[in-house]
Amino acid sequence: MLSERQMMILRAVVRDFTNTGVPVGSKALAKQLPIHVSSATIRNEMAALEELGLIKKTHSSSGRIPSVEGYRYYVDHLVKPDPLRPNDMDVIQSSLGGDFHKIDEIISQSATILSNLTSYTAFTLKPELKDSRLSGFRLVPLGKRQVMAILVTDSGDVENQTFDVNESVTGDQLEAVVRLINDQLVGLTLPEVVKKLQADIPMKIANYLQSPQGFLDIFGDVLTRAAQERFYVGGRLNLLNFSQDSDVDSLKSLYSLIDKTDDIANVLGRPDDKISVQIGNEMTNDALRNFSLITATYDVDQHGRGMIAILGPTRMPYSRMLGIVGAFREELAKKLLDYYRFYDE
Amino acid sequence: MLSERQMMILRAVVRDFTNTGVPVGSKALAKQLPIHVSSATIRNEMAALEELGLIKKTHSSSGRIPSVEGYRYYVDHLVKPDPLRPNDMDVIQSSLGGDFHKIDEIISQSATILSNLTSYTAFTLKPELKDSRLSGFRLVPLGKRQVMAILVTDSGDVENQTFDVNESVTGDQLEAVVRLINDQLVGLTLPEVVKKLQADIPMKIANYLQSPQGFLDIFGDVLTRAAQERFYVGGRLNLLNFSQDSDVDSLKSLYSLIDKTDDIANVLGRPDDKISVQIGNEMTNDALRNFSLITATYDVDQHGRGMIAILGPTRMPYSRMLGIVGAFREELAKKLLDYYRFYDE
DNA sequence: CTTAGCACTTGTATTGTTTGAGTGCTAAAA
DNA sequence: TTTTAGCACTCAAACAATACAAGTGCTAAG
Repeated sequence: MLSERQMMILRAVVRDFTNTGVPVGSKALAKQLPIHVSSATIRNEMAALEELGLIKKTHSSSGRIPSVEGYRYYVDHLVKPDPLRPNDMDVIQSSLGGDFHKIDEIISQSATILSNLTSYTAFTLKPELKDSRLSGFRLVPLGKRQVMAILVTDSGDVENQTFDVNESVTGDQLEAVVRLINDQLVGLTLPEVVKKLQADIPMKIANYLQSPQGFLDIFGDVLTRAAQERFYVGGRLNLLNFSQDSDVDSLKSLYSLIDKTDDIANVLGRPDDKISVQIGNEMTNDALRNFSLITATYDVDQHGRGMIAILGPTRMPYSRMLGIVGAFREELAKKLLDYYRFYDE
Repeated sequence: MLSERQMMILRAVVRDFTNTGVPVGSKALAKQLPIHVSSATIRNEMAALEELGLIKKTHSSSGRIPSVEGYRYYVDHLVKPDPLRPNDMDVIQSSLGGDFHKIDEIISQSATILSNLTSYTAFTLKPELKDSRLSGFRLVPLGKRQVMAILVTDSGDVENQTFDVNESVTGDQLEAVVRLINDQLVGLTLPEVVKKLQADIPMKIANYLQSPQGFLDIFGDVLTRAAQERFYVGGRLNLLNFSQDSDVDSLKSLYSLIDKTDDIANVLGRPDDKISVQIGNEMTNDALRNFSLITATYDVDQHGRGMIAILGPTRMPYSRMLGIVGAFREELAKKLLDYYRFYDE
């Protein structure tokens, strides 16, 4: 259990270090803190905090920086989200103010806004109700040999892909396939569809198509894409700012990570009511060792909940970032409610 | 006019420097060159080459490196494309060997292959005949309020986008709009369509839709996307390897450049029969000062011609790269001919 | 419990030294 | 006229020595 004074010191160490990036020493703290004690006293307290593993030295005679545990204690007990800067609120309002014609535009735009506000990398995920089910499938002929496959889920997700078919394939055949899919698969959850697709469907399709493999490839393709949660990423390039010692390799693995939807989903974790912070190696992924991730859900009533997240250096100014994330989740929820209200009514 | 010996020296300087990245001195050359002369003689020749602006020193007593003019002379007169390594050909054949269901897959895959072979960044552009014309437009209702807009051009490009419409919009209204678009705009080139879209179309649409702006936005959107040439990029991350002194800012502007289709189109230039090389500041764009770009067209008979390109550091091994690009353009053309043959017949 | 004082540690910056690769120039050899 | 050996000179890179500033832990007194 920390004393009031220790908390004050820990808070100051974290705040100073996240702002300046320089280890903070006892003298500077003594000058800055509201209580009037000498640097020697601070030193004693700092020794105690170090004993507890909350702060550490970069070398034997340096100032202290927070350890991962120190950051953890700070975000759990000491930090208080900053109120949003007026200017930031303006940015949000105006960027989100325009007219949108689809949910995804709003969500993708949100990633950009969030990355601009924070100058970090941002992720957004659109609101989701539950395991979605296949609600419709079409094949739309577009020309001599081009066909577009469209897959719709009951949560309103749409995936599509054009592909080429041999001219010997007739419209009737395509119709038959569409009917088959819709008869057999509509209403099932996507994982169930995938399973059936590996079981009896191929044989049935073979009744209508000479070489069903091409079609199965395409259908499987749109299907897996529809089954994946789709994250939007904003401010990718901001990661470059923190590539300390410009370690190209770790930067590369970081970028590969970001582009793998599955991995991101994994890192971000499951929705959860609070705003949550993951610090440095609390995340299992090695590429994220020097990063922290702030995730939050937002709630759109009967339309489900989505997530937003920002990824920045472990030494990010948490109070400000928590303020931004907190405010943004609310603005986004409001905007989406408006949107649904307009198109639903 | 260079003497035989001077050419030999210039060639060796370029080859050595592109391989090692270290300025090359007279002694090393004397040892390495097939002719038997002393380093002093080499020095004299090098002084002459420097006088001509083909090579230069990094500091007053350093070895020489090629200048942009030196590279230029080298690629114009001295270089001879390396034959492909057997292994490289295997990679091409196997990566391109699978079954594809659309042109774009082949082209996008090509960018990846090319970047793997070179470990640089690669661009590919699909074959194109001429200014394409609008050949069809549809609105496909997908659910209560979702509609997909699909635009097809006579060159086989398809662009689509889903959007939400207010429930008060009826299927009849949508049909009317589709008919209007198809009546008025099909057959025009895309730029012409854009022009008409700013002129009389909005008024006509207002006859059918209460608030046409939403629809016009969407249509304009798919239209501009269709009008843009679409480049595929492979090996983006490879750029990180050459960020000398890890200049974050120039790296950022480089990445922004790469993601702006228009700018890339500009840099790559117009198709042209030869394989062409642009070196360092020969490209006007400042972000490319330390890079070279090799572009080549490939020809698919009556289906038009496309482009491939690789972007790497100015000190790239040109002979090897020219070999790869040359071989790849041919393999790609072959593959595409096969593809068309299969789906056309 | 707090504080002043002091010896000690370490990173950073500066300066000087050495080494090695390379150059230009000159004068002799071919 | 061209080539070559020899030599003085330049510069980057690596290394060592030094001083400095910021910070620490510890002790003894308040």
